[in-house]
Amino acid sequence: MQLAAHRHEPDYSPRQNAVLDSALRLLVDGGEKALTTAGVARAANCSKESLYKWFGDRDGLLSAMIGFQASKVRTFDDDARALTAATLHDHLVVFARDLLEVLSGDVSLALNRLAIGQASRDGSKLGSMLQERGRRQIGKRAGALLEAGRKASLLVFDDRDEAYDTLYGLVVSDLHLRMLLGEDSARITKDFGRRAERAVSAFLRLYGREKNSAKP
Amino acid sequence: MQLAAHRHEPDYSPRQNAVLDSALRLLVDGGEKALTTAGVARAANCSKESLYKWFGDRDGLLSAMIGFQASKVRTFDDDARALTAATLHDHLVVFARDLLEVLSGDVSLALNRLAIGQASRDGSKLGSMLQERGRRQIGKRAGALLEAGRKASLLVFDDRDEAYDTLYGLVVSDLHLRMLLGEDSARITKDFGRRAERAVSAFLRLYGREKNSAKP
DNA sequence: TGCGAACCGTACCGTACGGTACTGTCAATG
DNA sequence: CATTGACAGTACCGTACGGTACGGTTCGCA
Repeated sequence: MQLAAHRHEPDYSPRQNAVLDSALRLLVDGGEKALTTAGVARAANCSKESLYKWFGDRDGLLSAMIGFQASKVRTFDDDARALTAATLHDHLVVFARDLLEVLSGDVSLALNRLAIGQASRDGSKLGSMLQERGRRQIGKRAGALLEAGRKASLLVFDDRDEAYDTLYGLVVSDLHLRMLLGEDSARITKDFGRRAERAVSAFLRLYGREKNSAKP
Repeated sequence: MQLAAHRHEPDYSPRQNAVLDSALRLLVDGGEKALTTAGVARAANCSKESLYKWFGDRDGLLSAMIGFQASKVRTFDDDARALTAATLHDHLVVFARDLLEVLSGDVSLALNRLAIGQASRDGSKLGSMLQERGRRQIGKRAGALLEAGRKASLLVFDDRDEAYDTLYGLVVSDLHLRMLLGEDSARITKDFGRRAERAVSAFLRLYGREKNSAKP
């Protein structure tokens, strides 16, 4: 019995985590089509029977994979004390870069494709899982940052979610979708740094308390 | 031999268009899993043999479906002559609303899910097709509008694509992805009008030639 | 009237996948 | 040593799907 009491999501044994890791790798470089139960068993050197004992059925395996991956990408809280205009700007840029890095990651893209593929069927809480574990988590980090900025009288907004939505749109735009559609990642040029700067600059022009309207 | 000479995409007979229509309907309310060749044949009252004769194989059918749908959503050019600050604002809002409407459409969502699902496999030009036929087309409309705004000294920007990217992000943010993931559309509340207003207001504050910085 | 093309409906084939059952092996426990 | 449980490996089953083949029907046309 572990310390984390309020966790109703089941945690898995090291062996099972290794299996989930193999499954993720298989998904990443083979797509959903390659993610067969036999394939996972072969890649992980385990038996199909064990897979079904541990995860119930294929959907259970998929859920476990999402949960496992989410548990690895725990968003760290960058403490935002002693916030000045400059440090707020820097924190926001770091956040934007992190966001872009996460969204463009192999595993993230593969899991999003998987969840979207399952979204049409009934039930299939994969989408909401990804939503909850992914955007919600990273959104909390951004929310805290924005709130700190408001507390320090560096940002002005009424609705925090609205402000975050704007920030997200400025940073990501349709880049995520284009990557999900398989656009040649060479064209995404990966200059996330410049993109993050641009987005944060625009965001501060919208929500910043004047005077930080730097020319592009 | 039709008049449109420079079109290398094959057009299909009325009968075949009807079949594609049935296939789209089947896809919309059943997901990719329901889109089997037998299912399409049954829904369209045609034989599988005809399907294969007309479209080659399953992938050919999918491509044809995307092309067919794209041909129906031809983006109209709203003429942007005599542009004032007010009319530019209105044109932009209309554009934003149209964009949200298109992206949230049943068929659009289903096709995007389909293309994303296929994006992992090799080749599978579905993603780029959707990209080319969808965003590129509607992007041309926006680009023309932005260019007109600049010509009329109502907008200020160097890179038109960059400005469009900003506008797109402000309007859509991650709404598209959330819908693709199957988020309960009740939560999307569908107040596209308000969202469009907000986004355009922010966009004009960023790229407008001052004086139109209306308070929220 | 006869002929051929297009096409529907259906049967058929090979294969691949999800899920189950069985056998053998290893390790811990007493 | 005997027992028990966890697990790998594999064979197996039912089903569903992509793709093909074939008989029967309609329609245009000479």
